[in-house]
Amino acid sequence: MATKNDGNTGRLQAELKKRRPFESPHQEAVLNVLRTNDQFQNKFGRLFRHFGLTPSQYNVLRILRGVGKPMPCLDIASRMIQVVPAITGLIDRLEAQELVARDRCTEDRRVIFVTLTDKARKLLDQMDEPVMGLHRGLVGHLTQAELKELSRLLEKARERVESVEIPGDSPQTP
Amino acid sequence: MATKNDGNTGRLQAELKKRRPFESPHQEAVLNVLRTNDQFQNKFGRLFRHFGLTPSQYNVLRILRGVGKPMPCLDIASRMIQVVPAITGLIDRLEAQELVARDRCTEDRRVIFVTLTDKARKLLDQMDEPVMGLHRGLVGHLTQAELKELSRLLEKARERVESVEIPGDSPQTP
DNA sequence: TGCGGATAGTTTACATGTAAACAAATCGGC
DNA sequence: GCCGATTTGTTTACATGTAAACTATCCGCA
Repeated sequence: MATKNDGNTGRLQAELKKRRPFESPHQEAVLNVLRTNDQFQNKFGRLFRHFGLTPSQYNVLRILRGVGKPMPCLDIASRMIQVVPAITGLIDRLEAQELVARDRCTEDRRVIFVTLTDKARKLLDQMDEPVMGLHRGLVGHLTQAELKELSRLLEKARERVESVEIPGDSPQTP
Repeated sequence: MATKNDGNTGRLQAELKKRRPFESPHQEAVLNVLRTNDQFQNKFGRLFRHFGLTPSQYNVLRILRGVGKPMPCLDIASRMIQVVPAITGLIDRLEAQELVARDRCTEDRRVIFVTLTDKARKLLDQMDEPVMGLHRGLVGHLTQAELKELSRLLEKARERVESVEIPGDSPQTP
């Protein structure tokens, strides 16, 4: 479809009802990522809610199933995109739903292993098909080549994230 | 920091691989969008924090500046990605910082116009350069062609979002 | 042995995002 | 003119996400 023109006046601009074109293709690309994410997240959030889960809760369960054995809290946190302290409450609520269990490690009493319950395993199995269906529904109209290229570009976009310095920020020296 | 989606998708993909040679690039693309967004959001969040703003607050101010005149709350909400009730608190805090003002419309007393203050305008002007810098920093290593293609693919990905039905959900009739 | 620092989790404080219920004001039809 | 539906915004309840401070443990090393 050659309806794309040479100017960078895209759909996002129309959606946001902006009056002026984007100041740079950089900005346009970044905002496109943010907006696409929001719309995807919204759909997944609703799907998960039908199963009584929030996106974060589903994420934790998927991570635990993927690893296949109990994990310390911080290991879970490191696989989530976000940071630590939220994990506590997250695990609390999953525990209240009997989807995970906490076991304190005997060798290192600081560590608490989080274990997936059978109930959670069944729930996840039940969700697999709808989740895959939503993935296909969201991007199934892109060609295989487009999907591959999209993934490649996003991976490339993330290559520099770690080293990007925030203007006005004092550089971190970990 | 894992740059590949190895962990949380591993088992499902492995299971599917056992049965089919086909691996879903749909899932990969969707997860790439989510992960890229998280990393970008994180950077912008830190930048905004240096100026005493949250991402949502900055968004509201940008929208108000873009429109150039007072806006009703719901008009602002409709341009934000998210939904209505959060706007109230958002405006509350911006008002407390004297970055916006509320004016009740005399003709339709239900409507409350939100106005940008001079203080906010100065703050935004001050932020323009760092924000653009961060945009460039995040995706500046992609070529112009890649940026255009990335935006095109993301826009195409969003084309179907509205019509995607959530598996197990009763269809929406807004 | 025992201290200082590092590590694993938790708690607290605050800003969001989502859903549901609600109040105030306006509009439409009769 | 009046009643009910609609529109606009707010409130309430709950789950996150972020930062900072705190607790319990463990580890290295003198």
